[in-house]
Amino acid sequence: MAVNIKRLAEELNLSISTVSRALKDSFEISEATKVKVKEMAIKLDYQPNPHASSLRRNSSKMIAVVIPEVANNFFALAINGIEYVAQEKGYHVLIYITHENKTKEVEFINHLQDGRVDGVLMSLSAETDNFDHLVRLKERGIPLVFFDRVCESIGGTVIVTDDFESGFAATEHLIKAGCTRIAYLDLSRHLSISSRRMEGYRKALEKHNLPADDDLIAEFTNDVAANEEILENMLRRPVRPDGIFASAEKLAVAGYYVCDRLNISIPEQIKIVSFSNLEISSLLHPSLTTITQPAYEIGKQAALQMFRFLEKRDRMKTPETIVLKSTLIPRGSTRSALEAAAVRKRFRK
Amino acid sequence: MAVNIKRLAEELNLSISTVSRALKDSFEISEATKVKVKEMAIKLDYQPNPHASSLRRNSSKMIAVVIPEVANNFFALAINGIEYVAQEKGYHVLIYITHENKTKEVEFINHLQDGRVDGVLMSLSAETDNFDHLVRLKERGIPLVFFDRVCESIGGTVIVTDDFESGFAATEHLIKAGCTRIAYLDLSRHLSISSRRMEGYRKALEKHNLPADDDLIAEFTNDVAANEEILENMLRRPVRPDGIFASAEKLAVAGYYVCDRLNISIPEQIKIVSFSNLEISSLLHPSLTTITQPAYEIGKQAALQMFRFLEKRDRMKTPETIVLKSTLIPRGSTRSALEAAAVRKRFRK
DNA sequence: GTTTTCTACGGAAACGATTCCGCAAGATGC
DNA sequence: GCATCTTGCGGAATCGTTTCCGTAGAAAAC
Repeated sequence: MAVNIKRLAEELNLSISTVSRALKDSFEISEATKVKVKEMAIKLDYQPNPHASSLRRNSSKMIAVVIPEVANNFFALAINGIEYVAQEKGYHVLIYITHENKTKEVEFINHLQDGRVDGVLMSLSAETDNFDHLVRLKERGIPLVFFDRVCESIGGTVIVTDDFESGFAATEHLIKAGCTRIAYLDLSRHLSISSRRMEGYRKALEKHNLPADDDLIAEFTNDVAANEEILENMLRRPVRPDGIFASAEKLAVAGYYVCDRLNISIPEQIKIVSFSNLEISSLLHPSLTTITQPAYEIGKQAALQMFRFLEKRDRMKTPETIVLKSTLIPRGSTRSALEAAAVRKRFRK
Repeated sequence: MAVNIKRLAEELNLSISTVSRALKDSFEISEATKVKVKEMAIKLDYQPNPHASSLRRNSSKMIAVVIPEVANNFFALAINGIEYVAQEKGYHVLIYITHENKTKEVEFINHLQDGRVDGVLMSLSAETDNFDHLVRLKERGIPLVFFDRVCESIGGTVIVTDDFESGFAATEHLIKAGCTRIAYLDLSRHLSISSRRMEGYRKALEKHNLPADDDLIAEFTNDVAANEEILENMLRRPVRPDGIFASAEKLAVAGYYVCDRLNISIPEQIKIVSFSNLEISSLLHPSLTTITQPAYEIGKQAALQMFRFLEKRDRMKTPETIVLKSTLIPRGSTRSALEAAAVRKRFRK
């Protein structure tokens, strides 16, 4: 039905091979012929069949993005960055959402071994605790670039942020605001970024001679209700934390809700800082102090690294680690009594 | 390199056609052979080449999702719904982000005519003011399902929400809260959903005998700074609006920021209601009254309709219009003085 | 004037799966 | 006992491109 290269060739009294080469500006074809072929291609609205082309060339001009969730500003922005680069390069983006589920992740990765895509960009699911599926993928020679939630044991190119430093900065920020019992809300002990952030947290406590209490470290899941319950139990303790460092936005949100229910006021009774890419953190009540990752840039860099492999056939010889910087943005949720007074004073004027 | 069907056939001393049929449970093949073939397929980790298969069958098991943006809870949730259904059906999802740009939209749609995907799910860009590209796509016989930002002139299957009713309800909600000069913040006059919402807005004004002032209707773009400027000009007028009905979340957010800058207090001096899928609307200061669309369900229904076409070869014979209901969730940003007093009273207890 | 070298193109074999035909046996019908 | 049907499978064409060869004719080399 659709016009193909054969039809073009017949129309022009040329061979199929000549038409194919003319369309790709091969040096073997005369200018005159190229012009004729291209004009006819436009006239007949010829569009090459991507499946035939992929089959023959053994490359699909498609990349896969495997992420834990999409209704999350961090990943949405990362997708934007990836999509931007992919568009520039004429590539198409397939999206796979694991919903933090390891089984799904394994299924996706296994399926992606069939040559459907030229490369895979991914961020690990929180449940993923072993990496056999990813090893298999790499063995098949499919380029793999991790971003944010990376797999360190596999090696290869990864794009991360300075999680240790951010964890340290967040914790120190709380300490300087007067907190002494700081809870660390973790998303998954399997994720290396969580470990890094926690190391920063521990280091900051140590530096300021604060005890590291394991009861103040809690691991959360994907279940919102369960998360709030864990948090509620923590905040109902006789001696509750006076600071919260949340390694994921949704944990901070849970914190807000639970504090509201328990009538614990932020930042007077408890201060909160969280990793987050929420644009409107400043409109929350109180505004949320965040560590904001350069999500768009992370996606962009991940895609750029991928195309470095794809274009140069540079088979992962130089597994790079790119570290981008996050920024701590102090807001109302970590305001100290002193600062709060200053703010009130300003308002009064 | 990868094991193909030929290799399987050789290994089993069978013909290629037999192996192919055995793998697809063809009735022509004996049970014994099927078992042998499948065992060998697993043993050799055979995975059919998707490009060869797509080429031959002339179908790709892929669908495209074309949306204006992804860093937006509505679209992110819709993608979730689409992806859920696609996974169930064994389909893959390609994503294309127009960034509200008509040129990009046209490019995408034109490219998608090459048979890369079996169907297209889309939500129009705000800039799109003519639909030739979409007509061409349909003429090629590629199923097209619109969701939310639909194209009414083309016909075909669409998934929408009850925008007129929602617009009416939102406006009436403001009126009942005491507003008399209600501004309508529009995203694009090209979008039919905007028109519907505005019709509801007008109807509500009419019902309550309020004048329809064109100066209170403003159209916004994708440019955040420009949007805030337009809004700021509107709120600096001698007689400024006392209510805002925002047809998109980002316009409400702009409203919050501008009110903050101009020291206009919400909801005392101005009340705001907005279309939004922001989960944490209730944590804003003040919490935001929203019209929330069933985004996930919209995506799901859109995908289900698509598969109805794809599976039954039901060539769009029955272009359905599915209307889902949005819900108005009253919160702080539209609290009347009366209610506010009641809330204060509750707090005092 | 003969040989070599380009230039510009055509023929045909891939790529890997699907499917239209065709055809041996063995089963069945009469 | 012969014709017919069924079962189970193989051969080869096909989808549309890309690309490896090959080659006619003109230009250049000697």
